[in-house]
Amino acid sequence: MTDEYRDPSGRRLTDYPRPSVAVDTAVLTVPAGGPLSVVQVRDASLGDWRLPGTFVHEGERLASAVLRSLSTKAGVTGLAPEQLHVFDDPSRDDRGWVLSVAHLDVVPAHALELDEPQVRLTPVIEARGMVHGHDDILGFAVARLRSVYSDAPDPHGLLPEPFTMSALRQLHESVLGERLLPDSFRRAMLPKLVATDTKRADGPGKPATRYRRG
Amino acid sequence: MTDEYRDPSGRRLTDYPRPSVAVDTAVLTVPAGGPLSVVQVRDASLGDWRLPGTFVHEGERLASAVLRSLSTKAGVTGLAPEQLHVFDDPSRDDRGWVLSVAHLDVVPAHALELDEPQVRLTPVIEARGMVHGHDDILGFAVARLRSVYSDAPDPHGLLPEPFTMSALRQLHESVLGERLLPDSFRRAMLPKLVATDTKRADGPGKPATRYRRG
DNA sequence: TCAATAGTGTCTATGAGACACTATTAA
DNA sequence: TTAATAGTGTCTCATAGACACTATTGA
Repeated sequence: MTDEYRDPSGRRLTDYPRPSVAVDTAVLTVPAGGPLSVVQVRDASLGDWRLPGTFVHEGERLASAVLRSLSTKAGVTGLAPEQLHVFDDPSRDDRGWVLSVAHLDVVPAHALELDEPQVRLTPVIEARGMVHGHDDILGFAVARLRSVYSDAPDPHGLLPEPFTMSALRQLHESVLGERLLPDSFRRAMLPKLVATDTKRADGPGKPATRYRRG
Repeated sequence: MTDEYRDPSGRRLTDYPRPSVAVDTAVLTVPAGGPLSVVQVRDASLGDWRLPGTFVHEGERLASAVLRSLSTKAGVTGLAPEQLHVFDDPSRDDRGWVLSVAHLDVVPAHALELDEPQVRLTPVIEARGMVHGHDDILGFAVARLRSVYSDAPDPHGLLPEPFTMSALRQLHESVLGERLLPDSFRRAMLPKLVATDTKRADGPGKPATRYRRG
């Protein structure tokens, strides 16, 4: 990388106007038996709840900026941020010309430590009304997550392995926001799973086979 | 928009380092009966062929920058640019820290005027080897286009209406890069089309019904 | 035994692939 | 009439939904 580049009219790259670039991330998870939920943060002045975000540092990868913002602002160890969309409305941020690159990060519930008062976990159906168009980012994130959970068993590893078919189906029901037929779901997922020889033993009922993703 | 914003440590937004932001666009089209093709440009010094692109101007929308670059560099009147992905490798552009927002624009062949020697139309299967990761952008664009042409009849309006079922199928075969079964294709598309009362009359064979998208 | 949960057998409706068949034109 | 293209009928196969059935446990 160098600053010596000049365009045909002799200007350096840095002589052009440049936007600030932010990353804003919808961190999604499903607490055991609970609904699809998103991590929200607010600043020290107790303002509105919003998605965690930060400005990108010089030469930094977008995914690195996402992980840094999650670690710093939400105490969350993110995994694999996935780009969703660039929000570029020049008037969307009253602080100036800011491009926001929306991201999705999917984190198992047991990996979240949400002790601080500036961080909370909110069911996505209750998380509307965020500033800076963060509702739109959440909408993109939920749609993306639902599309990958439509045909593969827990592709983001939200459930600790091994898991029973019931637990897997309940997870998918939480992500998709709809009930699934147990027998159709089983038949769709079985070819993509490998059975273990351990069985669930608690409570009544026939012991359930535990599976790993195959 | 104002410059008066200060962060907790008193810095203005513009005091932070900011990247240059470029847009690069895969303009895809299908010439009558021809293969899926992409518009390439090269600069006045007759360098490598690449995708048209430009730096974003202050306060400009990304889609506007795309249309400006297509009009200026390729003499193309673009339609509805669609965002694909942000390429953020800090070392991908040797001129400095540049984020590139890849776009797809789909343009009917009859709307293209490619007279200048700095602009050409190339079949996508022959367009490999471009600089600045433009091959990757083309890959994203082709994948996106194929996904929308998998279930809807000519969603981007590449074909002038009304069109025959054969013309529609040949278009889809060009986009998808594979042969399609005439009867299965007909049955899949018919519910999404409306028949007109005009018929194709040239050449031998039973006159073909002409359709519009429904 | 009963309640509860896991898992299977199987009928049916739907849709894609395959392919033979009919329909309508130009030459 | 023949070649060429448009369009239909229908068989088969794979799959999803539906639902009844069997299987195995704790209490």
